[in-house]
Amino acid sequence: MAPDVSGGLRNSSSAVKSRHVLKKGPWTTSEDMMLVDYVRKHGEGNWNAVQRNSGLMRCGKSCRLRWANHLRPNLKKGAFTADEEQLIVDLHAKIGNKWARMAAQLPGRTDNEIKNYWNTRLKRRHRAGLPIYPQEHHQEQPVNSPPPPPSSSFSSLLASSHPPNPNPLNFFDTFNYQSSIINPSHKTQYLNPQLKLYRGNNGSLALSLNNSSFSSPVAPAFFNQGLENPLSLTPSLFQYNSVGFGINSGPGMGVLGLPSIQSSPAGSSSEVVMANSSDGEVEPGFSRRNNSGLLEDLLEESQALACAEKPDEDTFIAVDGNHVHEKAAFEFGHGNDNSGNNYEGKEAKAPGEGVNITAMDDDLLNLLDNFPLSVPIPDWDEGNGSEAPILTNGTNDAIESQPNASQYNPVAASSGTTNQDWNNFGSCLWNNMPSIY
DNA sequence: AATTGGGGCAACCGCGTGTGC
DNA sequence: GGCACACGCGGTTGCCCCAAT
Repeated sequence: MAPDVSGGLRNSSSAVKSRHVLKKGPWTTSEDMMLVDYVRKHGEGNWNAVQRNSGLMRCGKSCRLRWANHLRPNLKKGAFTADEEQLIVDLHAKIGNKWARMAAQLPGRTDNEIKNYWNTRLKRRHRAGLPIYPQEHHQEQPVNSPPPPPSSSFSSLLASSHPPNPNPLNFFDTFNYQSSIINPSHKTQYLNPQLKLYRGNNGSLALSLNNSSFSSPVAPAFFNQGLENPLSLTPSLFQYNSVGFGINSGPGMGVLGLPSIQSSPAGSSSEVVMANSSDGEVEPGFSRRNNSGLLEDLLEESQALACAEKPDEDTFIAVDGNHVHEKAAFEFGHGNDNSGNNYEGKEAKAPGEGVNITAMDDDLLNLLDNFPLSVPIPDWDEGNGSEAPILTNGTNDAIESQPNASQYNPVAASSGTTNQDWNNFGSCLWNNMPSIY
């Protein structure tokens, strides 16, 4: 490429079509200002109209790129932190070169940034003769091998998560659901809750959301958001650094409330274990598009599975708290929960023993199917990302501090999903999510 | 001081996908 | 179904800066 810094002008097909000559190369400050002004007035999307309506001599693609990578509010500049680097490595090990998906997990970071970082890192490690992934990663892959299939299916995710686990801890996967989740009754917005999946040694399952905003009184409202038959959530025997719940299938778990869960297999019962929030962190920043592709896929599969014929209802025992079924003794896990949380329970069985992915899949996914959520907010509507904004009838200071905040709303124009009325947070369910990456 | 090579970064290109007609 | 269009993603290229030689 030979960017023409001096304002070089070239023809392109669209330029010829519109009888305009489009500029290429580095953007100037005045061009940036024009683009920012345009987006303020008209919102994101319809990028090809930018050139027509703003006088910018740039193609729509170029405008979109410039906006997304440089002008969009709340972009995080500067070097990646150690945590971010670690996350990138982890994510790459899981999903390969899915830069946009990775960016969705890293608030304020762009896919381009991550891609550049990774390529540089790759070169460096290659030169140093180091493996792409640190030794602790189980899923190393050669430089030129095709990326692993995205963990798009919950089943495949599980299937790829069963190296021998000598540890009693059974945290086995994390879903960064990096969007805002709104508690409708409190009109409180939780940023980037990280959905973690645990498996107790006794076969129990647990999901947790590591967000300190989820205190015990709040969490039940969250989990019951949108459910016709609210779950009975009571404090758990277990302490997480987050709020979570488990599907109890083993004797080691406390027998708590026993409501029916929508879309659970007929005749099955579910026990939900609430855990208190004792710690945790609020991750700064959230984005309209900061959603986990894993979660989306997970949910998609959930719905698919919910529709699929179940050959043997009796095998869905992961939600049966009164009986321990061998098939519910899940034996997956590839790591520990760093938080030091633990499950009490029996010793882990040998990998592969008594495994029934399907049973867990369906039960968990059925449960996930009932997860509520709200419509995420464009990331530039957030403040500086340093703390979770509290939405109270849309009069959040952080939002109001953004000039013409409401004018930034039409982002959804590009996604086809109208940004829901800000005052109606909490009225939407999981499956109303906008596109997830 | 000049050259070279690597790192960081920005921008473009090709292609796939979704949507509307 | 075919087509045009808009959009977004991933790959690639090239410029700038800086340290090493």
